[in-house]
Amino acid sequence: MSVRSRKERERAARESLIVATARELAEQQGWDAVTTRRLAERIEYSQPVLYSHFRGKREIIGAVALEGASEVAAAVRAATSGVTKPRERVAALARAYLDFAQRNPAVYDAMFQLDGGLAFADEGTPAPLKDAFAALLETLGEVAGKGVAPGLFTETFWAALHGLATLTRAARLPVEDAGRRVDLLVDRLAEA
Amino acid sequence: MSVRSRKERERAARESLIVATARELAEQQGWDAVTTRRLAERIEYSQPVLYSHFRGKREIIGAVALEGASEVAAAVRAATSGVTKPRERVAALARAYLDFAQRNPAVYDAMFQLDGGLAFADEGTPAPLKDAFAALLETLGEVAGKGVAPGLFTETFWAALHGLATLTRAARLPVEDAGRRVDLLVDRLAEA
DNA sequence: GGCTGAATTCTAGCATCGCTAGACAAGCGA
DNA sequence: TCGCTTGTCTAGCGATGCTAGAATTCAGCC
Repeated sequence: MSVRSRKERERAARESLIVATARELAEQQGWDAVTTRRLAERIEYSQPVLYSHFRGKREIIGAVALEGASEVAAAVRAATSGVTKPRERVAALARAYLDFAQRNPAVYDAMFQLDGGLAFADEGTPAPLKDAFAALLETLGEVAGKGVAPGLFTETFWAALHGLATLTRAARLPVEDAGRRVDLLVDRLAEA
Repeated sequence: MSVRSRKERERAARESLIVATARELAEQQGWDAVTTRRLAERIEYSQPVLYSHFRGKREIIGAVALEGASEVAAAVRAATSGVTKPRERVAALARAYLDFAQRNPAVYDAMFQLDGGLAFADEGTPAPLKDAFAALLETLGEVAGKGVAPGLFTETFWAALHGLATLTRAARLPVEDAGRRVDLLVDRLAEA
């Protein structure tokens, strides 16, 4: 019995190692550099071991994405927890969200840019994703304004943040005015 | 002299064929299906011919992206041209933009999701991209509101639209409320 | 302690990818 | 018609994701 549980622990540890290594490699050299061979080499196992944990590369990306979703939720809650004024809470949320995207570009890519095989806005959506949305909703729902459903408002605000995050990071927008764009978004969208 | 110009015409025609075929294939089966082999087969030439027109697959994607940028600019201008009231112009612009993204997902991917090797927000930005931004600016600059630079406002609004476009298309947002989200964005962001 | 069978891991290889070198053919000017 | 440039193709390289089957390891039992 204890042999079995020890093996299970070791397997779980190795699975975490795979995900952490993939993430690290992606942050260091980009997702293109995360090949199954390189990943296998870094964890000091052969390639097929990866496939005993995940169906394929997609699922590994998906695992990184889920990790990221949990962290986004935590970051957003941490940033807003001490703040009471609704508008300031929104501003803090926006900054925390964009900060996360900028500091963890590979993770953010795993969540939105790449195909991690995850279901969104669907009954099959994994818990971490639902919780990340819930974390946004907790603050953004307060400033939806009358006649606007909190969920709908959150979706829209989130989309705007996502647009800023991706376009800024891909150098599609000049980087120097990033702060001003966030201010504009918060000022206009939030009603409180 | 005329032989030379005939050859140049034929070369240009073949280059257009490559770009059009890549786009068509991408819209039909996704960009993953656009391999150099399949593309070569469809244009009825061998692979190396592609490389006599483009440095590589990236540049082909980039060419599709530039085509898309011109079309976005045209679509936005067409949608706003007859409308005089600033706020209605903005609403028409938003709908036209999102409509384009939804109807041409592969082209939209080429512009923003994939690496087409294009420079943005930079002195080396190709003319079609600058013009697409200009088309947005023509309408959005009118409703920036006081104290907000038209360029900055356009960037922010564009980012919000881009967020809606990508999240909606990737099924990250429930599709049925798409219209309401656009209305919300236009109502709150535009000042006129 | 040594054997056995199952679980685990590895070696080797497949098909496909983007891309390119060098052989080959086509078509021009003389 | 010949020679030469220009254009095109065949064949192949290294790398990718993924997998079948061989090899190894290791727990459990006599």
